[in-house]
Amino acid sequence: MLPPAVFHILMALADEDRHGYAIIQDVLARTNGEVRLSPATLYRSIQKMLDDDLIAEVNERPAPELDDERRRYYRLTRTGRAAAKDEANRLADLVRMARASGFVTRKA
Amino acid sequence: MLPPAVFHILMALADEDRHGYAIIQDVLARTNGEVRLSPATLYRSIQKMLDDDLIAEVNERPAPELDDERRRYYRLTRTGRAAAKDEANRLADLVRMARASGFVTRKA
DNA sequence: GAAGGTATATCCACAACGGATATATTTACC
DNA sequence: GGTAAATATATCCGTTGTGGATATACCTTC
Repeated sequence: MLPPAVFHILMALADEDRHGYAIIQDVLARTNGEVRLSPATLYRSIQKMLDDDLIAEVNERPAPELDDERRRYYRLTRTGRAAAKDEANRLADLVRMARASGFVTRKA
Repeated sequence: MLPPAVFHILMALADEDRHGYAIIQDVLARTNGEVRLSPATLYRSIQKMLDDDLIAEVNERPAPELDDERRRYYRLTRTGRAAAKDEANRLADLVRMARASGFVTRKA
């Protein structure tokens, strides 16, 4: 059972490396503005995820004209990807149950 | 964004009225033993859900030979059912995103 | 009548979170 | 050149959500 914030961060990092602020924006965009990670939650979650080896900081950076020195970039680890899959399947089961209870009204 | 425990309790009450202990067992069964609501979480959640009008206590009881006087039975309110639908749709969206990220490995 | 399951309830400590605040840099615009 | 807004990271403080443990009492089974 991953904290929702951690799962959102893992999804934001699924396709490409991102820095903290970009993660906030990505989550905001993907959820149509519904999930606003607060800075407190984001940076605390990142610290915990580094400790748990779900993500790692990377030194590879974009071209200087596209970069910003203040940024710190992060990437999914194998452990992180595995944890995301576990959680995604758990949530898929949960939605299956909710559907059986008649709670899911939008079409699949 | 409903607390996970609250959402599980709402699903347990979707089809029939239940008392607290039966909710714990129902959630345990539906999740193949994976979600064990602790008594603390259950009864605290129930209190909060009563305050928020997501559930209501009902006086209707089964036949005396099937009943147990200690039990307290609960039923979904309209508000509770609406809240459950909102949450279910939110989770369905989340799973859709997770699927797009390649995190959902089990078949639908 | 003893043991284990049923049933509700609370105490304590920890985990997760958001709002607010802080600091500094970069970009946009007039 | 100046200034306002956006970018970017970080921490403080209080609230909410949670599980393990404990408590109490009744019911069922053997």
